[in-house]
Amino acid sequence: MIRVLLADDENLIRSALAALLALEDDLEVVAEAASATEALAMARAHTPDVAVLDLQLPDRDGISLAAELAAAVPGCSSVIVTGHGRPGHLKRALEAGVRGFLPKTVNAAVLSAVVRTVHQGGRYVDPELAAEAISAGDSPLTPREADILELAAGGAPVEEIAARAHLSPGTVRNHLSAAAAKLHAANRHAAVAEARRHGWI
Amino acid sequence: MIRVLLADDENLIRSALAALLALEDDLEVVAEAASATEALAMARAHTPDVAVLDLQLPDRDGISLAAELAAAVPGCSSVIVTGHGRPGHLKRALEAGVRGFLPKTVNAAVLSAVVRTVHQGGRYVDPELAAEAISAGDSPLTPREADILELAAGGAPVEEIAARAHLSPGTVRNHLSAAAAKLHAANRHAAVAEARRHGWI
DNA sequence: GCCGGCCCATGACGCACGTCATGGTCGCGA
DNA sequence: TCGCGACCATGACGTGCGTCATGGGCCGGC
Repeated sequence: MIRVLLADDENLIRSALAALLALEDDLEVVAEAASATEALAMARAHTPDVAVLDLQLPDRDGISLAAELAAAVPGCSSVIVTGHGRPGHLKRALEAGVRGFLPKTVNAAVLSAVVRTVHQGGRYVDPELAAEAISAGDSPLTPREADILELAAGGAPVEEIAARAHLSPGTVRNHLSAAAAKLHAANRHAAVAEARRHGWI
Repeated sequence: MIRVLLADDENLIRSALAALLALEDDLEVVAEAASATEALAMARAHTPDVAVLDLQLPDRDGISLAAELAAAVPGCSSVIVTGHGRPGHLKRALEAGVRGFLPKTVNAAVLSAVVRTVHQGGRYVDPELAAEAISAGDSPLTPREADILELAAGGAPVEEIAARAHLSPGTVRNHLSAAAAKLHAANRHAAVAEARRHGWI
């Protein structure tokens, strides 16, 4: 019997997935969580074999949660499910030690199959997403550029970004300009959109 | 027995919801669709009593689909489910004749209850969303301002927006400036974010 | 008929921003 | 050790953008 932890902020989806997994007689949903912190507490209490995590939780990124969860519960493998998967997310997820990564567009039978696969030590990534990730390649942005671009995402003026990053406004402009050039964007706002599209921020 | 049509582009979610609804013995999922066109064809073929539609389908808006579906299959009531519901969406949905509107964060038991309610001629909207919609009120933007703001969403420069809207750059700036002022935003990018947050674009 | 709101346009002003050149400090690999 | 690239900063230049004033054409309500 494989013991599964489910984490998704959308109650409807979470319990629907639980119902789906419960149909399989070798799977057992031992815990459900609606947030990352809740998921961590649940995992410590129930020590599940496999954790099925949504990419976007209300309080934290599903990927960083997976990393922390692996440290907290060593025997537990993580699978990420996501609505619209970006290549960059897949890359970051694999670096964080995630064993399975699949979009919600996949067939229902795939999920339980993936849970079994990762429990046996295997890995699974959606083939289409993998192809995209390989063709898309790495982020051309330096870490700092990605940081600044992240701060610029809300449409904040340079002055505010500089304050929040403890930088001079001129430096912020330089980073932004460099990032926009690398992404072939006309301005930083288009650069933000482009970086998001690839999952680089 | 209430006959239900399910439309959601995410296979995993759709079949999980189907499994959930199948647990109720007075509900029967007679058709599933992954796109709006597919949903229309399915509805014509199976004449369901209730249609459960995702807000965002790949080929069309779930709301406009509901409107067309009501015309094509008169006896069919529509329920919209959505990940993150914005007040504006709710308003537009009700105007389109949608009978139920709920976010995916609701409890699982609610969905089947809502299906029964709308089948009996009742209505249901998520209380929290309704409260937001009432407090948020109507969009302060004129139709043209909303158009221009929509075009500005990608971070395009004013020149390009003007070309795409067949306007002079100055007029575009005026519209954007007015929109930003109405939304209490510092610039048009923040205005876009704000308008999106309310579902006004 | 007149007033008011929306739509479109023009022009001017000033600030924010994008771009470039330059220079300094680190850390890393050849 | 030297070279290279990331990171931070400063300053200057030109332009894109936000803002305001102004005015004309169009419709709908008082």
